[in-house]
Amino acid sequence: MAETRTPDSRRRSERSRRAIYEAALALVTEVGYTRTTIEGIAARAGVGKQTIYRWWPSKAAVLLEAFLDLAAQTSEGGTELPDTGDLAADLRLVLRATVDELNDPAHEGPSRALAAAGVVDAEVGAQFVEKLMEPQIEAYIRRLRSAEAVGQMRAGTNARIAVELFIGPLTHRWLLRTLPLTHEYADTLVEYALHGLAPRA
Amino acid sequence: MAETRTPDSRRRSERSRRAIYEAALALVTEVGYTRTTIEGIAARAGVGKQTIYRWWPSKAAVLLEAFLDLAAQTSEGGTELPDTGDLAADLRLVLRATVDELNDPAHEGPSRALAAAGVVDAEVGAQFVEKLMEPQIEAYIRRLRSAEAVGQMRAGTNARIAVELFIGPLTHRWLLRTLPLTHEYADTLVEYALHGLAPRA
Amino acid sequence: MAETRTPDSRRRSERSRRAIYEAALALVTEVGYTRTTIEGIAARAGVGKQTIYRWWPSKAAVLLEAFLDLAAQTSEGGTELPDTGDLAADLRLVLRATVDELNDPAHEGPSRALAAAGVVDAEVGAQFVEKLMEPQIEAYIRRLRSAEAVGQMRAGTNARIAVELFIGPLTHRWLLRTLPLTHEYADTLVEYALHGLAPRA
Amino acid sequence: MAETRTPDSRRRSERSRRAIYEAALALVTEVGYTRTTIEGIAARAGVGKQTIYRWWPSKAAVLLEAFLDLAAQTSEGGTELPDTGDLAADLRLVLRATVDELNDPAHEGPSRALAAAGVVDAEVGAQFVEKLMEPQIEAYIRRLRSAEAVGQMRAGTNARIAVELFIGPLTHRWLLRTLPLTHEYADTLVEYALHGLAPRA
DNA sequence: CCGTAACCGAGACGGTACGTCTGGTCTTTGA
DNA sequence: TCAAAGACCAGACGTACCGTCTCGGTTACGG
Repeated sequence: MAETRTPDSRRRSERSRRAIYEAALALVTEVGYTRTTIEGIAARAGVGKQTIYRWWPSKAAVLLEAFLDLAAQTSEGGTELPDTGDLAADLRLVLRATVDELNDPAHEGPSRALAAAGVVDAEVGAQFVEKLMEPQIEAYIRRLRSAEAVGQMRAGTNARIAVELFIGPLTHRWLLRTLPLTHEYADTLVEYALHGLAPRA
Repeated sequence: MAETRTPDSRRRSERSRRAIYEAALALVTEVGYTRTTIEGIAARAGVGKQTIYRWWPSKAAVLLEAFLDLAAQTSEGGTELPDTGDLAADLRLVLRATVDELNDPAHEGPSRALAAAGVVDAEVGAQFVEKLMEPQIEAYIRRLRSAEAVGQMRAGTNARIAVELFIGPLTHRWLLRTLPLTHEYADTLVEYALHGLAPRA
Repeated sequence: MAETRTPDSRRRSERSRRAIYEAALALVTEVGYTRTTIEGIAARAGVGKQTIYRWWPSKAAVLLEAFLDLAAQTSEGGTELPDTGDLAADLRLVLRATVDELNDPAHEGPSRALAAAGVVDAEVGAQFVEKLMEPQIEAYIRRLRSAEAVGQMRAGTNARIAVELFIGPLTHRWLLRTLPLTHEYADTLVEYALHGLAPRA
Repeated sequence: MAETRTPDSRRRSERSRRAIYEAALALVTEVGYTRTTIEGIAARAGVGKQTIYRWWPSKAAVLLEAFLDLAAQTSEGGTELPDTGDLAADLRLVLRATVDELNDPAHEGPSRALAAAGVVDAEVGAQFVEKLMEPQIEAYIRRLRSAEAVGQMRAGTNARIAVELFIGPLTHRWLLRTLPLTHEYADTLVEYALHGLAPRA
């Protein structure tokens, strides 16, 4: 399955790589993940199949890299949350942006495909988390620590779990398509997470 | 894909159905979702392929039904949350139970397989939500309304979103395997969700 | 390589078999043996590749059977040499006919292909000899024995070797394309073989 | 297919050529003609693929040259038949030697491979005949003419056809593996060819 | 006798075909 | 008279080679 004899990456064709990224993303968007085949990607990219098998171990790996490449282009390194001093406002802004991104049909196909692949295949999942989720989560953590420092968050809060209070419900709703993702939803989420469901004492 | 001529369900072989359920679940657990094939299920169940195609439209559908059957056996209709009057305690109990269930290796294979299939295939996803998630969510909603009635929750809370505050983070962590699911995690989640991340006024 | 689980020949599709024979012969004639591929045969016959791999172990085997089928149609069992009482005349007649057949461009492609395959692959060669050469050789042997009985051949002659004296040179010339095969050549061969190269005592 | 820009043969690496010959012959002997690949030859010879493609147009061409080289080493130019004055004895000697050579397993693989390639590919066949068969045939012709001069052969005999009377059956038996090649067979062949199958008048 | 043109080993490339596996459909056959 | 068995068409899988190409490195011509 995987290549045993490792190829010489210096001689790799940049042209082919880019063509493969584009073909992979296009196909996943057009026909879905399962009907996207390596053969199809190769044909569309004008590339020999072996060129794919030489550099990637699986369809999921191709797609992950293609997606990372796309993400890198889109958000030019900007993995930092705004910090206006008003935690609630900042979170609303970010979550609304996330909602918009998740609703963007261009990203939907590849994102769902990767998420699903990661759910089933631990290897892919680990890559997915490390490359895509982790940077985002850490940006949240930094913002929450900053809030904690200025007394907008309870001291001693487990930042990771705190982050999940925002991201978890959003992801849940998106993955399972239970109800639509709206800006209002994002706002409510921020409200509930910050001030709790219990009545104020 | 779907059968045109609908078969006569009265003449259906109960024996075959049970054998298919068992074969499907066993295979998913043993070799994973993607390597589980309809052919393999048929062979293991000692059943003709057509017997599967006659009654189910896809591999995911077979598995969904098999899983529902399993779930029905396990939790004999008990889709009600405890109500001791102490919301926090009740939630901790339930979430801890969910954590245990998600950590149970016997359920992991089929569950992940179904979740992944649902993420990618809207049809399967809808079924998954309707048959598996919705009853659970509604049980939560009933419990939260009861809490609201006795003043343990802020009035006017959107119950669906409130539920997601508990379920979302849990699911997120399980699906993406970011960090282990523990009882302490469940407790912290209840704490944060009920009382919020912001300092009490 | 070969099928392990032997298929049920009663359920075999006659339609597919015929289509495969025709496609194979057509392709060999049109593009030659090496450029004839199993995929090509399947495509041309409108048949799945597996249907070929299910019933034949190799490209050569397909072609051999196709060729035998063709030969069976052409020469309806008539594997008997003429016996007018004049051995020399009868042999001239038969060898001239063989010359014509070998010169027939329609048979050339498949024949050469099979011969070559048989030269290299002992299995195919054995089949080739058994099914195509042997009946012909035995007809020769019967004719030579008949000639021996009436004193037109030396008594005690090794009939097999005698046959090769006629067939060998012809095949040699055809296979290696050293010089053209003509009726005169056939006649000379009969002359030399019957009466020898040495001067009559 | 063929090189357009003709390479400078003065700068050719003798080392590589020899290594390629050896690798080619070894592979053909070990795994057979069809499973011998240019990549395999290159790898075994420790040579770049291009070095083969630069100097030879095809796998068959490589093998032909390798075989010629081998033949040149073995029979140091000795393409002359013995002439003791006794034609029958001389022919028996030569045909027995040929039988031994054909039965030599070391030569079998490459010989069959080349013969088969020549049967199917006219270009290779022509080379095969010109380089390997023709010198041998002409040696036979010279010996037969000498015999004719001393009255051991009928005058006016077509020498080419006469030669085929000896070589043809031998080749036939070897190529088609009908029956084993023995010294007795060679002797009988000489007997029959010289004195004919018909009874002496 | 030095620069450079061509060979060399190596191997990535776009392709084709391999032989296998599975998906769905259709047909046969035995209980 | 079904349902198992499994043959069928279709096509993707991952591998092996094809013949071309490009890359450095190393000879050995020829100015």
